[in-house]
Amino acid sequence: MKDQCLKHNICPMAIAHELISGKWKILILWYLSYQTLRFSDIKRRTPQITQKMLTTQLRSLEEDGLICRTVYPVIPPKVEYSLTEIGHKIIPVLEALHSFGGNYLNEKFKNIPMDEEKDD
Amino acid sequence: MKDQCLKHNICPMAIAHELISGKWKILILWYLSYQTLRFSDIKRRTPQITQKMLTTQLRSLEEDGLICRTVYPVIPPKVEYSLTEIGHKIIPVLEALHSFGGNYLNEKFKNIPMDEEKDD
DNA sequence: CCGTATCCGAACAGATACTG
DNA sequence: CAGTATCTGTTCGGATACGG
Repeated sequence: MKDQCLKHNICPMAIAHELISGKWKILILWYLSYQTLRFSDIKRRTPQITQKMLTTQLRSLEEDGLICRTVYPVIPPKVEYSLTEIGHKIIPVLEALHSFGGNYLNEKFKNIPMDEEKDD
Repeated sequence: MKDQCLKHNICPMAIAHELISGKWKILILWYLSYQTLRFSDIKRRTPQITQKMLTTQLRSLEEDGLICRTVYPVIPPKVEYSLTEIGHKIIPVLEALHSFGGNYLNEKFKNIPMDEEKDD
């Protein structure tokens, strides 16, 4: 059903936008571009996210075929997330975004002295 | 005030995501990467958007310093939008997104015959 | 032509409690 | 550890009417 929608959405930009437009998706994909991570790993790297939101975003990314979910039947439970083959193809987007974000921060704040150096 | 927020947001990815996460921002930036456009031009290229949404998105992009709004004091009114210098720096992101979107569509639908060839 | 104002429903997202 | 369920507040976005 979702595929039907996508099939009829002719614009690559619209598709791409849909795929990354979740509140935390870009960040999650960015983490996973470096390494496979467990649920709790991702949670730890994303202080603001709630458990519910993380689950939602991961499920959506999985449904879109960007990430892969591996469940190990052990106690306590262990679930790992990694990029799929298609998921890897989004890395250039993430790199461009990261670079742009850095650029933007520099431009915006090059005249503003930082009054706090100690933000971890 | 918004700058204060951005200033304390240490992650380039989070910033970048914020900047492009409006429902139509990526599409608008994509159009403007090719040429300066009038309000009605953008509206025409984006069938689904409402006037209100277009205004909202343009205002937000302007506030973030990505686009420039030029008002010509003529009757009838004429307003043009173009990328700013910082705005131009987002073009690699748009290109990566477009490329990824195309890739994604190919992967997803390579086995599905298209039943309609005549979509403009 | 290029907006603004208002109303309203839908989707999103936080908090909390519970489970295998 | 890795979730689910429920309840609730907030934000988003569509429709419509009006204005310079």
